[in-house]
Amino acid sequence: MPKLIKTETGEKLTRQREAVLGVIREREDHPTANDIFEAARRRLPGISYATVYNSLRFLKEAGLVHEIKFGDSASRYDRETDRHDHALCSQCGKLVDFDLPQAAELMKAAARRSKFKPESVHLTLKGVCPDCCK
Amino acid sequence: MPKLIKTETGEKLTRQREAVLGVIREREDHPTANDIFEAARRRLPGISYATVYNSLRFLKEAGLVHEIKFGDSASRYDRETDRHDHALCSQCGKLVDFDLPQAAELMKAAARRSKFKPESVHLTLKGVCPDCCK
DNA sequence: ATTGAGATTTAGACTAACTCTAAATCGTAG
DNA sequence: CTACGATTTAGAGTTAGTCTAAATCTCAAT
Repeated sequence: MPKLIKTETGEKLTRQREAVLGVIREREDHPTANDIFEAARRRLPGISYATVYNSLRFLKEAGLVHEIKFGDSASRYDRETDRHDHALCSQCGKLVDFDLPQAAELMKAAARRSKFKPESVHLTLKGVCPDCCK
Repeated sequence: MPKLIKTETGEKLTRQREAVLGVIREREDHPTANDIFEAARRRLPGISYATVYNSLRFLKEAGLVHEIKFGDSASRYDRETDRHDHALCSQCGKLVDFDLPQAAELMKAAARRSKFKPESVHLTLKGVCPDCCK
């Protein structure tokens, strides 16, 4: 019996990678690499900063986590790997996932306009979140 | 007659700011701050890096240029300041503007799903540009 | 059980893209 | 012409992430 669990495609899920994945999976929000580093260090005290980045790249490539990059500041990581969109609160910075069911049509419409062969679409809504609305 | 032209809202368009704006307006593409710095230096040899950044912030706040930030690397600047969307080529990195006429409805749909009070929507299409399709 | 090749992890140096700071300079109101 | 606030400048600092090379780990073959 191998010590390391493997992903479906046979890659090694080392202790460090498991810790990083665990951190992302147990959080509802969208932590930055640094948030993940700090949380991972609680599980695996010796883990290094570089390893968190290596693991994030690995997990991303394995399709186990999703990276979200808005212009401002650091990348955020998302346990939700299916296609989805994001709403960003202009007051508090909260980032919320949602899905627009018409995404497939949208992609076609965008492809027609831009003349690109479409691969994916992503929609960002900026606005005020329910909490900040009060 | 004042030496410095002013914007509609009365702020000063200094020589440096004019040079930066000129660079952005004469280009069809979406230059990075560094591209702009290099081109601006050809017009105004002494201009500093910091001033290009200051000017970009100023012009952005004055609504004269638009900043586009994709996750990867540097911000790009756009002379088109009306609402619009972007298509990004996954092969060559080319960035193209287009506009989806249904944007207003889209924003409402996204607001319903996310429960946010909407302010703006932006759509990103990833795909292959016409040139790279061949 | 040992060994060795390759994968992985580590610390810390390095980089890119900005941002900040404090001093110098500029432009305009008086 | 002068003074004051706004702007510009050079260069130091910051942030987020990447790179490097040495150490360590894992697995498979002895």
